[in-house]
Amino acid sequence: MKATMKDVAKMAGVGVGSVSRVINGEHVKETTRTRVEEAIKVLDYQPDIYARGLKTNRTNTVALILPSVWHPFFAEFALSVESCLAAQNYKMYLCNSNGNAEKEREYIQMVQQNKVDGIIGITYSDIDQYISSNLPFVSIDRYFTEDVIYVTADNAAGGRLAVDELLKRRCRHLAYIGGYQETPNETKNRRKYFEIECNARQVQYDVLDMLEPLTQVNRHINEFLDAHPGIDGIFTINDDMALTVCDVLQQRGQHVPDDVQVIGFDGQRIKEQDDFLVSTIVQPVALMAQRSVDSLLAVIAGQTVDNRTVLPVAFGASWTTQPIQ
Amino acid sequence: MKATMKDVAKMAGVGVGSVSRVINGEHVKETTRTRVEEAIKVLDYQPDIYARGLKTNRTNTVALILPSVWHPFFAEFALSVESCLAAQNYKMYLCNSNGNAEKEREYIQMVQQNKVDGIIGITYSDIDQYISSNLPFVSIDRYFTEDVIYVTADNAAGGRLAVDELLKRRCRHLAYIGGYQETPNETKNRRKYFEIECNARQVQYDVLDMLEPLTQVNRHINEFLDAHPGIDGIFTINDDMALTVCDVLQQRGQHVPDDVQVIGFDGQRIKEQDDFLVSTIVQPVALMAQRSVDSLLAVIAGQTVDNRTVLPVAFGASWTTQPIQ
DNA sequence: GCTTGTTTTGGAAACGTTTCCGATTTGCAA
DNA sequence: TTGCAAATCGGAAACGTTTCCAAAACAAGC
Repeated sequence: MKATMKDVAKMAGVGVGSVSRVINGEHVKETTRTRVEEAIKVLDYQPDIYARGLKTNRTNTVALILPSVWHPFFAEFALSVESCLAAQNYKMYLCNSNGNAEKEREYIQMVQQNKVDGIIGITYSDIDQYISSNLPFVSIDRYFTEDVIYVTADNAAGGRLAVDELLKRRCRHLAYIGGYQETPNETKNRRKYFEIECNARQVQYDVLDMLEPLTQVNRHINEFLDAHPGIDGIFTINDDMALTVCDVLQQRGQHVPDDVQVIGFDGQRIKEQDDFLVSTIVQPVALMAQRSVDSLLAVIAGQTVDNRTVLPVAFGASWTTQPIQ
Repeated sequence: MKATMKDVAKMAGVGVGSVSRVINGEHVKETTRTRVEEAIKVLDYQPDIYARGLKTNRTNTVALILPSVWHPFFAEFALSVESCLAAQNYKMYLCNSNGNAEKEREYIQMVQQNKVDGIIGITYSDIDQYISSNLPFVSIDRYFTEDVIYVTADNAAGGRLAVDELLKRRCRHLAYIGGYQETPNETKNRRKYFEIECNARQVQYDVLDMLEPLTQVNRHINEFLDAHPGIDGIFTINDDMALTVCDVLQQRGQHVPDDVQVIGFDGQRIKEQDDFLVSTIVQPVALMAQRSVDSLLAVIAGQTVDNRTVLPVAFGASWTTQPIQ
């Protein structure tokens, strides 16, 4: 039989109010505190979160809404966020919407009814009205309005960096290959600033941007490469796509990186013992998670927060076994 | 101002008991039901989960305890489990323990105090006493006792399959390369049945099994390969390790698969458009997730359940860009 | 010892449900 | 129409906290 606050109060010979005060770290007389703490230990008392939530409407719980199951960036981000939250004594509901607007709506409703204290969301569908739901909300990689806090990597710099690196490697004819969602989000800057930088540097480039969900990617890439035979430097929306592109190139008998340079985006799961082999623009996942959590908790605590956090990316290497040189 | 049950009752002109009955799908007179449903819609009433949890001690919430942040298998498993749970109207707390026994304990305590209805755990530390915590528990890849339900892939078959495949490819001198935790778990069968099968087939083999956490893996692998120069077929504990092994081989000037065959384990993130390149033993992640959830919910519902679920693995291919042939 | 002001405390009320029991309504046979 | 059993319902009590207010305890100055 689980001990309740009343039990503790009785055993310690105090009122339930005092027990509550001790638990919540409020000021009580030293002797009361020790008596109560003693009783708590003896009875192995643990506060009932549900009773507390009912009374206070605060739950120390945050919901993380993700669009998709398969992208390693999301998985790593999720686990990072969880760690940050746990460190602050928060729990995390994981909600993956499969990029489905309906499911996102359901989750937001579910999550309201469950009285989470806030939401962190990577949302690719159109839920503007919901995020104005009055719950503290931090958006990842997507700008909504000025009052919606968002955290993102510096995708623009990433795009420029990619061009810079490809030119350093003496590429003459660049390409961007990606997939996109209709919903606006920061990842579009990868392409946008790739283009801007190409124009600024006056280098020839072409773009293949496929609408998600992707189908027949290999065929599209092949056709694209057929149509633009001179391409010798490719920047892709993410590492997954970089891999796919490498595969296609290989099938076509072109060698990476002797014939063509490929740079991805994300920089997942770099392990120290690996030898880095495919180039990528590295997103600081852990840092993004940390900042998202910090911002959210600050808002929850009623503080005001920078509503825009842009974290630096870096040129690096990813986890495939395809050699750079 | 959120509508409460009393509001609904008043508006519908019924007692709160009837509202409760409608919400919980119990039988009420048709006219009452429609009146109540009408009021619920008008007031946009949503039950307060915390009040309900306080009263009933059921929360429709499950905790998933994972050991680690970096392993792609766990990430994919986590997201799969979430999907299965969501389909049954359950929420999921994600808890990642970083393989730290202390954190696992904390989570279990946290999770009890939060009245989850059950736990699914991939636990690599020694928490036997806690899992007997009286909460419904499903263990993944690890056997505790006869009464603890567990779900696992057929690691034994995987080990045999690997040998079989390597022999088919005319390897003469096999090796197993892996990392292990001291805690017992089913993944050890990968090595065990590899060895058994090797013995049965009377083929020469060697084993490199490193204690986790891994350090200087590359050096160890190199030394191992130096010590056993004839190895021409390698089975690894998982795909990560397979990649590492491939890297090392490449550095040593040995070509996969012309000189050496490598087979991993897990089969993560296979994408249809990929051309499969490194061999692996594929675990049915989604199925494991589904079965875990099914078992757990069955136990929660008070049904009896097979306490052992072993799911088939298959020979397949994984996601790297290293060509098989 | 009394007064006054400050800490500290006890415990009732409230949060929004579910559950249970007694009361009311309904349906139907006589 | 009446009577009775079955169906349905209303609403109080309870779940375990927090919060608030009045009361008690204490301290200090006279």
